[in-house]
Amino acid sequence: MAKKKESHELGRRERQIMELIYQLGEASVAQVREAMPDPPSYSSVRTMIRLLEGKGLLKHRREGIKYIYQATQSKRKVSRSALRHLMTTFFEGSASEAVAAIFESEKMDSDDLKRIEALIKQARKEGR
Amino acid sequence: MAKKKESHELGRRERQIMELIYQLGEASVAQVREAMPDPPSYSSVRTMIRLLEGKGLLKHRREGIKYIYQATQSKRKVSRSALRHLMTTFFEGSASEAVAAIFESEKMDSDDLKRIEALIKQARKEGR
DNA sequence: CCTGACGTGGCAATAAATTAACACATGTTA
DNA sequence: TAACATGTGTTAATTTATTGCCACGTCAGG
Repeated sequence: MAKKKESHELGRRERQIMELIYQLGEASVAQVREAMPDPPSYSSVRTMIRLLEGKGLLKHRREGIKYIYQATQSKRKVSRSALRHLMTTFFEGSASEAVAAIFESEKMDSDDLKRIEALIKQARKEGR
Repeated sequence: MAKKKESHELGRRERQIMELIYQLGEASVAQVREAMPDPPSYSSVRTMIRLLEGKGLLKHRREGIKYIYQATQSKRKVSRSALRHLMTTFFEGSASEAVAAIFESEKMDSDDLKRIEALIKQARKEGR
């Protein structure tokens, strides 16, 4: 059994690219580059992406002339892990504290509120 | 006016240290090192911390013989920013989607649920 | 006051991330 | 099909992050 060296071993750019690909769902090198705030050369972006593929974080399929990349780990799984990490870091692991923070800084419309109400109802049902 | 090179320009270790300090509130070099999963030498941790101080992200006060470090930016501010970034990356910017994700993977006790209910009530009041 | 434990500061070496140049492949179109 | 735009693969150079050594400062106890 070796060490678990995955998600947290990324550099600045690597992380940026991974986040963009999660955000976009899937993307070509050009799309990733366009989405970057301060893009380096096309060549650099490509190297970085292939490096990430080498680390097993991305995979690609061919589409016509180009490659379309997407993450190997599901957005669901990664987002849950990121959320928990954030809760640990800033909210002492408290979920409701995190939710309160979201309420504080984000606008919620009526549908949002209804949806969350439903979540509470369901949690109560499951909880007993 | 130069560029805005702040929060996102951190390396792996730098980020790790910043997160630990946010988590701990404040800490000495030794405390930070102890909290690290795979700590390098004391000396390395110190160099890193001093570097972060040089970047303006940390400040210290003296306590007896040692320095106690804390972040210069408030936990509140940074956590809100991190939350928003996470929502953008994984939840298409949707706050309720993020809340739903939290419900899905975190246990909520009765107090948590009550608290969130109160938040909803308040949001409704403010919203109209 | 002197010694040991614990700190800090500055500096140098190493490791890793980031950048980009060059050569070749593929598809498009006049 | 020749010329061009757009992609990829390989490799090397550069920059940045990370690590740790060594010298010196501070404080408590004998």
